Amino acid sequence: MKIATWNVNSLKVRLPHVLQWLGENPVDVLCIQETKLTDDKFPLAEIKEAGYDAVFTGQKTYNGVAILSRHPITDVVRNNPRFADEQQRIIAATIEGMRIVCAYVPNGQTVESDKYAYKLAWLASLRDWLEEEMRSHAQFALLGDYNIAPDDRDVHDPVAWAGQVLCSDPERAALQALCELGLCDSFRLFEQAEKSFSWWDYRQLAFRRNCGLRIDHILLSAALARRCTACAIDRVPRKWEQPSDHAPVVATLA
DNA sequence: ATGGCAAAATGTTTTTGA
Repeated sequence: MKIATWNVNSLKVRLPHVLQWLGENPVDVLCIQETKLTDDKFPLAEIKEAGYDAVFTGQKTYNGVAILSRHPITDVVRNNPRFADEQQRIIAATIEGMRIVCAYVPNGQTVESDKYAYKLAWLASLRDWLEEEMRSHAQFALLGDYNIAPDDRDVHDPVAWAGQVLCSDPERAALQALCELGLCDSFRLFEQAEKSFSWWDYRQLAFRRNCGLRIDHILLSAALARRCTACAIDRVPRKWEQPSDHAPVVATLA
């Protein structure tokens, strides 16, 4: 069983990338962020053709999330019921006995901005909701674009990024609060190469220079962590023509 | 000098992302 997450930065533009990647990496579940598509525009037929069902919730221009699965999808919940929000950033579903939550955490823009305050409030409410959800779902996974680099080793230039959005202490504390619910960062269950990142700026040849951040994560409950045998970032599609700025992250479960 | 690149709507320019 493989579960994955990928911020595609427009599913309209990136549908060929997603279909090619799934062809080469037939994961069981793929959580997608930043579809930037209203639900009437979601390419369900093409995805079904590739052997996947999908559930999704989107909006025009911004945000939008989806879960693709080779297995039946049940008990779909869109958004955090505790957090009234126009922005479509969360979709949850049960697949093969696992509760899967796909999240696109707000970016925050800068630590001074209202968007940063929104990000922290959004994360606090997510934590409260998941605390309740995890009581009834032992096999629990939170996958997505967290827009948080958990540690300095997840940052290409920790000095330049110190205190900045995506790396600030309050954001890292909010991520830690999620972990304290009993979730662990599947990537760090295993030995990994230094300077492993999941996002690289489009500018300044950042990918070629490996100037990136690790901000896309798969957090697993103890029951799923026990089943996890690998977690890896797939840099290959970041090298393709017209790529997303994010790379997929894949966790393997026994 | 706070730039660059990419996507999408607000569209030959602006807003946002990370």
